[in-house]
Amino acid sequence: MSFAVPDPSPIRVRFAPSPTGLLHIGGVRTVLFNWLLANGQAPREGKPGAFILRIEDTDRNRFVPGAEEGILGVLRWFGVDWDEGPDVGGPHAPYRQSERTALYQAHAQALLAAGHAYRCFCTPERLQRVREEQQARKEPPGYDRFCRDLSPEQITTNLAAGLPFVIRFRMPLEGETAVHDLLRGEMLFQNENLEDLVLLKTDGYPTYHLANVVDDHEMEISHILRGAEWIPSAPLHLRLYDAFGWRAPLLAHMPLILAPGGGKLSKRHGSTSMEEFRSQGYLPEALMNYLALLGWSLDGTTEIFSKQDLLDKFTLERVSPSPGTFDYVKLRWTNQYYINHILELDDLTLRVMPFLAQAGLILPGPYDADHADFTRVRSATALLKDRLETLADAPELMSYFLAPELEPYDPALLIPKKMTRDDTLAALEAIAGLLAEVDLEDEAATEARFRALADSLGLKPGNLFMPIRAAVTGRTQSPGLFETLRVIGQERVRARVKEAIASLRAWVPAEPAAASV
RNA sequence: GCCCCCAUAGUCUAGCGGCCCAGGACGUCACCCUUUCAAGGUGAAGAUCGCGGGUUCGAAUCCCGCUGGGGGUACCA
Repeated sequence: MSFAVPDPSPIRVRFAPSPTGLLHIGGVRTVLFNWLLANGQAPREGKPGAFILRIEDTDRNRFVPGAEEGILGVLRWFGVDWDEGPDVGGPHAPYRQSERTALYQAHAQALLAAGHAYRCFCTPERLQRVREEQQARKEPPGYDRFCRDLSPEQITTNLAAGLPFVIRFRMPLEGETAVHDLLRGEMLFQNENLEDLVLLKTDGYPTYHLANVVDDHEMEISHILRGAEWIPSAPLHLRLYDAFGWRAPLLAHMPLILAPGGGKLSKRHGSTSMEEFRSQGYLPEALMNYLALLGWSLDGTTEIFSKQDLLDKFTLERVSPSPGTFDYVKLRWTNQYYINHILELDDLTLRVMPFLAQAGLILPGPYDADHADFTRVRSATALLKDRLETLADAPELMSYFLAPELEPYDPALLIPKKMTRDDTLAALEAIAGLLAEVDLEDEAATEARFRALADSLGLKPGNLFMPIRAAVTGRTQSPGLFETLRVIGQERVRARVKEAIASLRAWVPAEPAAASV
């Protein structure tokens, strides 16, 4: 008997950040697609999937202490996990390139021995000069292969003199290299345009190119999903695999993410790092949803995807090769949508609390249902979640619910359009009277009493409601008046109305713009 | 300069030869709801499918050229 045997060849993908700073949002999108391929598409196609995290810390000059921890932390927050990595280990440990230098050195030596590489003794100064001369002559800049064919005697002499050297790859001078990209098809490169790239630096550390190829092979990576900025080095890498006699992984270059005006996304346009979006109150779920749709779509119609939806639906084949512009406005909309329609109230309350604590409106954590302010925050959140675009909007929007005292406000806000100060004062006094006998917990009854009061005063309901709203919130915009009163509570409402009356009495209207002759 | 990639409304996209005088979403505008502001509902405007040639009975969809945008061009990744 026989079964339809699924292709058991595992899909092993990796994300390989260098610890030089914060995690760029473009990198996060690449992480997401890698993660979805390994954890969603692969199992659906009957293949084992694995997502590997590897730290590419071979540039000692740009290394930033703590950056690795930051990157791992923000990825966990984002909601992805990895099967192998510097913190969890795995069959191909270590996962930090600075701890694997012997491996790269051995491979560079092997290439040297096989004649696929050579020692280059050129100084940075000479390289610099060559480049300048080439530019002056309007020639394409690039290494002039000065050391490619040094005589054995010359090399011996240089080595004996202790001259520092790098190891360069001996690139074929003619022919062409075809790069097959899963999203773009075949891309052809003329070998004469490929550089003799540096594999091993003077300091003994490998360059990205060497370390990357060696590790992807050693770690049995099956698919490389990386940013499109790597397309030009793909033929270089393929030549390297070839020289080693290895089969190269499949390649898929993710479309670039551009800034609103065009060009690279940079600080000038807004936030660019995951850490910033986090501290600005974006939800990981919303970020994931937005990022997934930047370069990928299921059907062009579905807009909201949970993490599970993405695992169920993502396919690499539907990633578009064309670059996209990062739209901060749509990200805000997505975030707002999750806050208002997706998150459970308790969950949202918990997420908003750290931002409130940071603003000094509530006590610091731990944040759970036992927190002293949980219930109050929950009530306020229920009323305001429909106008929260980010969690960071919460302190400003909720202050009048949570702070005992109102921020100072202009008493003019108390006066509705087409009403005078004296009318308003009279209205507020009537309101104060009514507040003494009304139960704010009963919204419907309260509303009925206030409507009746408006009627007896000959006021449109809106003109009675606005002075209370302003008195109680210090502003002219708020959720529904009666739910707002209920949440603020009997005692504070009465006090604030009393204060409003006092401040309006003391208030001197600004000189009206002289109704000139 | 040279090499390479990309090209549907302001933006993200659906479309993979006829179902498209192009569908969805954000944004914009209008109306509805309404005690304010949101949210929500309904609707509208907005795309000569970058341009020019082909191929085909038929092209947004295939081919070529051009233009535009972007990326690369380090002992950085």
